[in-house]
This record gives sequence, structure tokens and C-alpha cells, in this order.
Amino acid sequence: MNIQDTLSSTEQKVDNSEKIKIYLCGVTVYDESHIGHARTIIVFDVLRKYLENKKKEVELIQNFTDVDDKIINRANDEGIPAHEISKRYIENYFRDFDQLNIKRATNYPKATEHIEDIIEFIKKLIEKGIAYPSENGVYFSVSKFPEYGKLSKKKIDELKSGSRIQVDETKKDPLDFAVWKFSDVGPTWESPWGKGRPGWHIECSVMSMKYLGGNFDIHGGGRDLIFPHHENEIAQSEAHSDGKFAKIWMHVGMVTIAGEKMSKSLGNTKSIKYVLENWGPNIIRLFCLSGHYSKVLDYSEEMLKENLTKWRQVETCYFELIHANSDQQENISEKIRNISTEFDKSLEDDLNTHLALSSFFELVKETNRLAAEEKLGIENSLIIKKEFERIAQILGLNIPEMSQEEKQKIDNLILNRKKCREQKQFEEADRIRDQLNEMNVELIDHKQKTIWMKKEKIKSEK
RNA sequence: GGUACUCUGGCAGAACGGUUAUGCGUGAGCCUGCAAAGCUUAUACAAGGGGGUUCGACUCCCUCGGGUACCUCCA
Repeated sequence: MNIQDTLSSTEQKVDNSEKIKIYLCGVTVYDESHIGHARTIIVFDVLRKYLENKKKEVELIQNFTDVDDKIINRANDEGIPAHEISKRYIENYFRDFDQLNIKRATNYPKATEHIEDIIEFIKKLIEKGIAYPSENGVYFSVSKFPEYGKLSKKKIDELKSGSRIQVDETKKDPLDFAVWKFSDVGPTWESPWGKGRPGWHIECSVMSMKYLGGNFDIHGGGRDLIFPHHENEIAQSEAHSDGKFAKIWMHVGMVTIAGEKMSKSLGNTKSIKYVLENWGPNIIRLFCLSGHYSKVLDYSEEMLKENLTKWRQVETCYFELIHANSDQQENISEKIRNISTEFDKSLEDDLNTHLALSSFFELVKETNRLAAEEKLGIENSLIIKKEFERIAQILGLNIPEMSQEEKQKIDNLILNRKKCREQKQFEEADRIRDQLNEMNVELIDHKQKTIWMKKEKIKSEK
């Protein structure tokens, strides 16, 4: 499998070893997660599930930044301790992402639980003369790391001249960034240099190396993290270990809304909670996977609606498969094998989910065609269903299970309706159909039989 | 200003040096008691502008222009 690497600007082969180690920069837990966060995490979820489908063991580490000025500000606004803010939003995070059918990461380390490791890490940087304590904190000396700027393709000189940040006189160089900030208020920890809290970037260097070691396979996150976050991580980590930090840097494009980046500061976010309520997890996933992960994705209700149409086709396909009982068989196995190969090929090539989805819809269409022509036999349906389930699993699409009682009830109602129709009691037949519709059950009348599908309830429909 | 990404039909969106996917939408038809869903089929002057390389470019190069992101809050 190849992934575009931001650092080398080339496609790189994902290591073929048995175990793939991935570090994904998670969220700062100070507010509700939005669709932008969802996209990044869905992309990595698909990457992971694909690799696992290929029998790779994946170790996925995703951090929570749980100490940060934003968290502290919010805590001050609400008059409660900072850890209560982070606790609340970590809970909300799992509420949202479990619903989005994201497989839980191997571990979700938190900055506040790794203060000792962070201090040790900083100690070594100071010993090596790469970091230095100053009046307001401990700083990383950018000039000591000649390769600084290699990820974001920035020249140190240009950064200096273009620098619009306030110059902190206590720093040796305006580009130097804090690895430890002195503070007396908010959550603080003792350190050899003074009371305070870690800088933002240091936690990812420390935790990724702690859990994955040096030179792990993929380090990822949103595009907006390239600079300064990932640039600084590389500097700290490689200065610390003298070895290569991550093999591949994978960055997911921004979600925009009306052409503008979705972000808290612009106040144009759509929270996952809100979108889930209105569209449900499957449509969100289809939407987030509808373009290449590296490109910008523009959020709009129209696009979600388009994906609703697609999702209904997927549901139809699934229910046709489980109700298949025709005698006629068309030889389908080669076609399905080709679809399967194409699907994998698309993902192998820099996780091209859009092309992969095209293959999936080919399978859906083929199934629905056979069903429409009353040619979907049990044997074929089993072949197709196996592939359908494999693909759905990788993409994280999920058709909710139903209870036996509910199925029984539906079957009985359909039987009654059939009798009514045979006796041309259409009013009664339509009443039963309406009753089923209220249960989100839609009937599909074929020539020989009627099948049903249980549709996911989508609030925004109609 | 610097850097990166980007500009494909009404919309979304891929691949590819020669045939320009796919989906949505739209039209027609099939099926139906009527619907719905589905299927079949049709539909599109498609490549920001201008140069160049080439027998041939949407695909490579140059140039001009538009958009977005980042340039110490950010997924």
C-alpha cells in the first residue's frame, strides 16, 4: 500500500511488516468535536480497517490534549477545574465517535498522564544543549536543529522575516518554541526548572515514542497541523533521538463550509452531534469518504442528501441479499472477484476511497439489477453478501440489526397485505403499508414476491 | 509577501500521454391496483486563460489568473 508522504512529497510504501504503527494527532478536549475532526478520524479508521482486513496488526495511538490554554480559559469561564472540562469533552468525544462506528484506538494517551515522561524528555534536550530554560519557560532552540522547516517546506529566514508573532524578549530566538511553560495558576506540575505545564507539541513527541518507539510507520493528522505542530514534533523528536521520527507523514484535507475552513475561531462549525442527529453515521461516513482524503471537502446539506440517496441503495442491496430466493442463477463470482480486486487496488493507491466507493456501488447496482430481474439466487447472494460485508466493514458502514420479533411482525403484516391485495382490498393493503412505513419499513414489490427493508431513520429526509 | 494544495460536465468527483470513469440530478421507459424502491436507457459544448513539448495533452513543461490552507489557536 502506498501513501503520499508530506515530508518527501512522494508516495511511500507502507511498511510490509506484520505490525503497522500509527500515531494520529487527536483533539484538544475543550469543546464539541465537529465534522472536520470526524473526517480525519474516519479516514484513519478506514486506513486501519483496510490494513486489518489484509491481516496486518495495527497499533493505533491517538492522543488527547487535555492541558492547554483553551481548556483553562473555558474552565475559568465556567468556574470549574480544568480537568472537569477535559473529562466532559473526552466523554463527548467517545459518545460521538462510537456512534460514527470508529474502532477504538489501541490507546488514547493523555498529556496530563505523561508529565514525568515529558520532564525526562526535556531534561535530555537540555543536556544536549538543544533546549534551554529562560524566564517564562523552557524553549526549544530552533537554530540547533538545522533541518527545521523540512516538513512544511519553510525557510528559517523567511519565518523570521515574516514573523508576526510578538517577540518574547526572554527567548534567544523568536522562532524558539516552548516545551515547558512556567505558570502558577491552573493545572501545574513541579519540574526541575519551575512550576508549570508542558508546551503543546512536546506531548506528541513523548507519547508517540513511548508507545511506538522511533521510526514508526505513519504519523498523521489534519493538514493544519503541518506547521507548527508537526514541524516542531519532528525537531524535538529527532533532536532527542538522533534518529528518524516517522516514516510517513499523512495529512487529511480540511473540511470547509461555503468555501471557508470550518473552525471554532470562525464559528462556522457543524458539530458531530448535530450532524449525527440529522443524518446518522453512515451518511456522514459516505460523505467524508466521497473525495480523496488529501483534498478539501466542502460541507453542504446537498451533498449529505446525495449520500442519503446512495445509502438507500446500499440498504436496498443488503435487504435484497438477505431475502434472495430465486431459482435463476447467473454466474456472478468472477464479476464479484473483479470488484473486490478493484476495491483493494483503489485503497492500495493512497487510500483512494472515492474510487473504492465506485467499486462498491458497482456491486450494489449489480445486486439490485439481479433482484429486479428476479435472478438473485441464494448461491449468488451468499457470494455477494460476503464481499458486501467485507467492504462495509472496511468503510465502517453498518446496517442495524433487528430483533426476531420485529422481523416476525413485519412478515405477518406483509402476509396480511398480500391477502388484501389478492382480494383487491387495496385500501386495507395501503393501510398496512402505511403502518409498516411508520416502522421505517419499506416494501419492495417484485413480480413474484414482496420483500421489505428496514431503513435507517434519517431526520433530515423530506 | 512566502510556502503548500487546488481549478474537470448543472452538482460531486476519479483515472489516464491516445478510448475522457463513477455517482447525484434531469428526460424516457420497465415493474405496480396505485405508489415507493429498484432496474433499463438516454443526457452533458466538461478540463481557469495563454503559450510550448508531442504524430497526439485533461494528463508533461512554462506563464498569467482564480480559490483554499498554513506562516506559532487549529483535525
